[in-house]
Amino acid sequence: MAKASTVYDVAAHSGVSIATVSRVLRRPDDVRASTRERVLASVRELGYVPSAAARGLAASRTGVLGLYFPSLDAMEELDDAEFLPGPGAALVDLVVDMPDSGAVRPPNLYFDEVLRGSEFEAWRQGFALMVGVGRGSNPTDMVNDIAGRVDGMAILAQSVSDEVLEHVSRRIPVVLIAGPRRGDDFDHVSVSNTEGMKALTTHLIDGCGVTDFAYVAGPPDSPDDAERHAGFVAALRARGLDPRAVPVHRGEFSRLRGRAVADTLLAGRRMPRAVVCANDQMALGVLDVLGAHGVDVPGDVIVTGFDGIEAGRQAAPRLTTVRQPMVDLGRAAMRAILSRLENPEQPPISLRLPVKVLLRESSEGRR
Amino acid sequence: MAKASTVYDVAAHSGVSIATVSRVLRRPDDVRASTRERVLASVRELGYVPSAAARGLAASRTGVLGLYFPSLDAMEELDDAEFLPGPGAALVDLVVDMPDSGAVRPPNLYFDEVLRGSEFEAWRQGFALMVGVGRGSNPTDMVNDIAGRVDGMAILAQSVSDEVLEHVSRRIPVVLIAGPRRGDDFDHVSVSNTEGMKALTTHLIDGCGVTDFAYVAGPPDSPDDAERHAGFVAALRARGLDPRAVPVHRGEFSRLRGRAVADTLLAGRRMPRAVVCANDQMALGVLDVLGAHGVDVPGDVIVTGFDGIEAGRQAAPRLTTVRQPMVDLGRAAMRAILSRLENPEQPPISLRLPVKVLLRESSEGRR
DNA sequence: GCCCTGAGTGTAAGCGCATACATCTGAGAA
DNA sequence: TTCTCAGATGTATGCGCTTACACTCAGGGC
Repeated sequence: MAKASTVYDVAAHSGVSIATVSRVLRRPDDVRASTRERVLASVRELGYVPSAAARGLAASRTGVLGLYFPSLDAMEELDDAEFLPGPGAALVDLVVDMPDSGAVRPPNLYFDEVLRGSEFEAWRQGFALMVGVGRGSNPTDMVNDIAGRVDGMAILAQSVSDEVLEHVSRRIPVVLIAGPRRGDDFDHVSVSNTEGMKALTTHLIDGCGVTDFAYVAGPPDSPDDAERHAGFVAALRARGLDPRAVPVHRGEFSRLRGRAVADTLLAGRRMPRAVVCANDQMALGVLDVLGAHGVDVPGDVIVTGFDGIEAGRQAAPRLTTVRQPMVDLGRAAMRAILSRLENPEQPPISLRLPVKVLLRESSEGRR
Repeated sequence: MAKASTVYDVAAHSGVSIATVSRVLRRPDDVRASTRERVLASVRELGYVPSAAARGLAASRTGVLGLYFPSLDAMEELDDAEFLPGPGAALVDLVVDMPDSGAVRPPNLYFDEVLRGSEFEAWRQGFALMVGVGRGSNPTDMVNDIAGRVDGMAILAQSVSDEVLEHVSRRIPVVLIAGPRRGDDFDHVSVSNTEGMKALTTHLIDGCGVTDFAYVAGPPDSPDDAERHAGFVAALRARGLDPRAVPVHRGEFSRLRGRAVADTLLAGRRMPRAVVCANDQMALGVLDVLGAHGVDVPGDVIVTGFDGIEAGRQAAPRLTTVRQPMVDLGRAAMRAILSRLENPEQPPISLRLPVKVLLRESSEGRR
C-alpha cells in the first residue's frame, strides 16, 4: 500500500497518455487491441485500482445507492463492551442452555430482508449499495452523510424529520419505504397493510364464523400499526360488527408484550373467539401463554399475526399471518430511485406492494 | 435537484470564500461565530450537501469501509422475474399455506449477522459501510469496484482468488473473514471451529456416554466444514475411538440434505447413538425426519448441529449446537481494518474468536 | 499527387473539495 | 502613534479521473 498507483503511473508505465488508460477501462473498444493489452498488463503489474472518488467527481455520479434505517432494536443490544477475547481467553465455552435463558433477540426481518432486496436490485442495475443506521445523539447526521455519497437513497419512513428529508432531497432522489405517505412530494413504496388485515379479518368472520374478537395493537406511533388496525376495523364494519365492542390491547411489538396480553385475557371473564395481533412477535407471545395453559388453538381460540416471519412458520400450531414482501420492498425502493434518476420530471411514485394472507393452523384447524 | 449546490454556491450566497465554507463544515471553531451562522443559514437555504467524492479526492480517504460476500444461497433465489405488481393486480392474495408448501428459505445468518456487526463497528468508528455481493459472470469484479471506493475492506474468505486479493490489497488494507488463513500476509479473523466441535464431541463421549456416531458433513470445499470435522476426529482420537469407524455423510449444508441423510440412516441396519452435524440446517433436517418417524431424541438418538441459528432454539427438541459469534466476527473484521490503517507496519493480525457450546434438549434430555 | 476521412491517441479543462500559504484586520504593546 | 501578532478570511493548488476537442497518420477517392 505504499501510495496507491494512479492513472498517471499506469500511463507512464505503459507509455500512453492518461486518457488512453481511462479509455481502456471505460470503453475498451475505442482503443487498439495491442495498446489495450499493454495498458492492462501495466494495470496488473502496478496493482492499479481506479479511485471511485475521482471517478465520481469527474463523472458527477457515484454509482452508489444508499439505504438508511433508523436504529433497530436488534442493534441496540450491541454496546461498547469489549468483545474481543483477551490473550488467555478460552476458545470454547460450554454451557447448558436453558429454554428461557437469554433474551429472545428479535431477528430484525425488516433490516435483513429489505437490505437483501436492495442490495440485489442495486447490483442488478450496476450500482453498489451503502447502508447506514441512525444511532447516537444525532441519528440523522447519517442521512446527510450518505446523501453526499450516493446517487439516490431509500429511507425507512418515520425515521427522519421532514426538514432533513427536504434538505437531502434537493441533492439526490429520495424514496421513502413503508410508513404513511409523506406529503405528495416524495416517492414512496409500501405494502398493503390495511387491505391485508381487512382480508384476514373478513376471512375470520366469513370463513371461521368469528364474531367475538380481541385486538392486540402495536405502539401508538407506528404507522404500520395504524394501517393494520384500520383494516381490522373496516372489516368489522363491512360485516355489521361494532369495532367499539372489541377490546384493544396496545403496547410494543414484542413477544413479551404478547405474553402479557394473553395473561390478561386469561385472567378475564371469558376468552374471545379470536385474538388478532398486529404483528407476529406478539402473536407468538400469545401462543406461548395459551399453549402453556392448555388452551386449544384454534379450537377454543384463534390467533393471527402479521408480517410472515419464519418463527411463525415454526410455531405450534403454525401461525396464520399476513406476509409482507420485504425483499420486494427493498427492490422496489431501488427501482424507484433509478426511475427517478432517469426521469426526474415524472410525477411522484407511490407504489403499494401486495401482501399474502397465509392461512395456517392457528386459525384453520379442526373446528 | 436542479443541479446540486456546491461550496461555490454557498460561498457566493453568504458572501465568503469557499475556504470559509469548508472550514465551517470541517472545523467550525476556526471561524467567527457570526460568519459561521451566516454560512450555515446559506447551507440550509440552498440545501447544500457536501460531495463525498470531492471530499474523498481532496483528503485522499473516503471514510467508508467495505464488506464483500460471495453469492449466497439465500440470494440465488432472487431472479429477474418481475416482482412489481401490474396496474390491476390484487393487493391481497389469500392462500392456505400448507406445512410443506414453499421452499424453506435458509435465513442467511452469516450475511445478516456479520453485516450487522460490521455496520455497527464501522459506525462506532465514524465510517460508513458499503456492501457488495459477488454474483453473475464475474463475481470478483465487485471486489475491485468496492476496493476503489473504500479505505479498507473485509472479504469473506474462500470467495476471492489469490490474484484478486493480492491486487486490491496493494491499494487498501484487506481482512479475510473465516475460512482458513490465506498465507501469512493477510489479516484474518475467524472462529474456533475445530475447538468448538472437539469440545462438543468430547462432551458427547464423556457426558453422554456416546461411542457410536454418525457424522453429517458439509461440502468438500468448505473450510469451515473441514475444521469442524478435524475437531470431531480429534475428540474421538483423544478418547481412543476410531474415527474411521464413523460413517461420514457428505453433502451440501441444507435442511433437505439433512433429511436425506436421516432417511438413509433410518433405512440402515441400526441407528447410531448420536448424529453429529456440521451445521444447524442439516441437523434440523435430521430432526424433521426422526421426529416424523417417532424416534426419541435424545433418548434413542442424540442430534447436534453447529452455528447456533435461531431456528435451532425453536426446534423440538431444541438443538444442541455450537454458537458462532457472527456479529462479533463482523465487528472484529472492521477493527482489524482500522488497526491496519492506523499502523500499516504492524505484523499480520490473526484473530480467532471463541465459540459457545450450547447444550440443549437434543442431547441432554431424559436418558 | 492532393485532399478527405476516420481510427487512434494526446491535450487540457474541469469535477467539488481541503488546505497550505498569503493577506488583511484590529487590539494590545511599546 | 506606530508596530506586532494572532485571529479571521481569501487565494490558489492539487487530489485522480472523464471527456470534449485537437491532433496525427494512414488509406481511399479524385
